[in-house]
Amino acid sequence: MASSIHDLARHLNISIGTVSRALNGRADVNADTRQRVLDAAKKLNYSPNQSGRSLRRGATHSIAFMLQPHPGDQEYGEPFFIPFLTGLQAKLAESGLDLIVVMGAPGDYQQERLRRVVETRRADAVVLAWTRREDERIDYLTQAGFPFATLGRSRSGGDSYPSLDLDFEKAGADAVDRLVARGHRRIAAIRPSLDLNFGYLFLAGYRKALRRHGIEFDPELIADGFINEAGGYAVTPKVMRSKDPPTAIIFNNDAMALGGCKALAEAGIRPGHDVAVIVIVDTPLCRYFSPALTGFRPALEPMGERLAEMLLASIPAYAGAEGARIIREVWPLELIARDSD
Amino acid sequence: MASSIHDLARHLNISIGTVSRALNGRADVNADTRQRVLDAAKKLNYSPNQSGRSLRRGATHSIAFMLQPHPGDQEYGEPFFIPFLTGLQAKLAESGLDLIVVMGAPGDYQQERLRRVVETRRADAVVLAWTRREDERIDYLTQAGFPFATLGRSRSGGDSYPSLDLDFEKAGADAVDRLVARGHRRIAAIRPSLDLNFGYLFLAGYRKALRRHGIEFDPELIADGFINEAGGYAVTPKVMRSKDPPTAIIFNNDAMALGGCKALAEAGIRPGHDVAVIVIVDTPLCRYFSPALTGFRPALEPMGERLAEMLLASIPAYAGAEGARIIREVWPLELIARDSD
DNA sequence: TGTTTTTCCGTAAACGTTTACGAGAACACA
DNA sequence: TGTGTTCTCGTAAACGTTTACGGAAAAACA
Repeated sequence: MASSIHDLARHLNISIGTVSRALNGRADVNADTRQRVLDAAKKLNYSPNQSGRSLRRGATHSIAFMLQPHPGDQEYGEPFFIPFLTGLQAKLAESGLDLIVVMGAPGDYQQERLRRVVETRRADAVVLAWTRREDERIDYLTQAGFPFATLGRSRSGGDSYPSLDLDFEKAGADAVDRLVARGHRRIAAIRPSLDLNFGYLFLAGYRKALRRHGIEFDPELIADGFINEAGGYAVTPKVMRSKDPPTAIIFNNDAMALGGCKALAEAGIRPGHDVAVIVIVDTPLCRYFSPALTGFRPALEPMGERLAEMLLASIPAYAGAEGARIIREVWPLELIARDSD
Repeated sequence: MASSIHDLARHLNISIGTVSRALNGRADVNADTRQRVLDAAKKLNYSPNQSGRSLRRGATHSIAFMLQPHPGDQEYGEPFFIPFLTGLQAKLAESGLDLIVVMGAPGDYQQERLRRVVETRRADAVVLAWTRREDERIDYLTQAGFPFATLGRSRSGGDSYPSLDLDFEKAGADAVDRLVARGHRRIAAIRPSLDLNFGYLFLAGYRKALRRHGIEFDPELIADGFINEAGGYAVTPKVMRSKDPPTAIIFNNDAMALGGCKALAEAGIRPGHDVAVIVIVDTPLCRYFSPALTGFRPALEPMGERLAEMLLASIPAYAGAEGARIIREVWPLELIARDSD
């Protein structure tokens, strides 16, 4: 079934060395024999065995993205990643690299799977998401000297790796500014319950903006929940029970906002009318919800492309002539004003 | 950095053959030396090189799931697959197999990437989703003799491969039955625009039930759109423009329903009040929408687990003592009655 | 013609495993 | 003591590549 380089050599009556050189486009092979090899390869449906190639080259030519059901989100996952992965894949493919997505089991936060990928040398580098404030995965990878890049920042690992993040701090502040400008003073914030870094950044921006406007920070207006509909649903009533209830709520993302709006509706509070709603990370869902939710839209596919470039630039073997370098970027979030605030 | 079996052998002053046998739990190695090897492996942080192992064994011990942004759905993807993949991963891990998710570029419907996986022998088997009525991927894989299983049925390839599907036909009929019982006679159906097999099954059940109730099929009440919010939004007005507009709409899935409800709301039609809504494939989103959408919930994680079992059972090398066999199953969809109908 | 350079290709080793084969040592049994 | 069996391990080949090395033939040059 599978034809090897030996089959080609036998078929053409030349040595396997020549076949390999012809296939790899090396200079020291006659143009005529190269063509014959190429033709034979097509005819015999040859394609190189990945294991053999990786073994010899010491590189797999593939990059791993660690995907896992988020804790507290066992049931359904984030559609967030698909466009990001599309961009990542496209850019990596340009360099002849494959993207593989490694599924982790829910719960272990990928440590086990990550070790497996690294130790069995299944990929040349990995891409991490859901970065935490202090991230043990980053510590592990830096300590192991394994190349990686992150979608999101972390305090772990210093500046030793490429990272691409969104400016959640500014988005949090912008959301507050916008709401204050519209007359709100009691503004709640619904965050992810885990120590995910963007939850911190979002809140930091929120607090900074409040201070700027001379509004006192009220812990009663902050609540943490799982990053999904159930989380928003469970947690929103808490902030509404405040002695002086909020007139506006900033949700971390669309799913939490959806759950939160459901809770509001059940309490007879109309989102967009009785209470303003803004979401930080918006997806197309926000646009089609009623009321359409004002939010900050990330450019996910370009981010995937960019992170691929940044990752490759950081790896000596893949970096071009100018040599390896670490790039870290923070991208703006674009406000899309709709009907909910 | 990476320690090999040779390092272990040198360290323990024994041969690499013995080390390998000890590591692989073969019988012909002294219990004492095995223990020493195991200890040394832990101490030197040894783990087998995947490429070397695959090359020698002729198997990668990993299964590939082909994931790709759905055509017309470039922007955001289906959260649908995450719980399925979780189940798949968990079950495969029990057999020591890795699950890798191969990202395809949008558009090429995976043919290119699939070939790549198969021809470079990157995985021992693949799992396909989004099965079409006639599916060239299935034709390719059967013709290539490559092991695979599908989430969803197809007319391609006969019964030669394991498949697990949901009973969309029955769900379509059940939806009609339920709506008719509630007094509806003008029932619209919003389908995916592509020739995805479940779109056909859903419509087949719909038509069968209509016939059973003596309701004439009206093509004006059928519309096809992309499987996302934009698709539902774009297409729902079409059926509402019918001379005799529907009093109920069955949507293929939650995202389409969301878009559709938006379109209805903009036209001053209240979903759940003025027009009944049912969705075929429901996710948690349905529960938190207002009105909460009645829908049919698939058991995605168990399906993932089951398909892993079925795939393994079909591959001689992985099937147990009873030998390889092809299993095909169709699972029921459970109706979750909520507020929208 | 003789020397040097260039072009092209074959040989063989190496990457890290697994495993068939065989052999030495220990043991059992007569 | 001789024969047979069982344990345990080393040797070496193999999986499919890539590539350093060297050499033969052809080309270029003096």
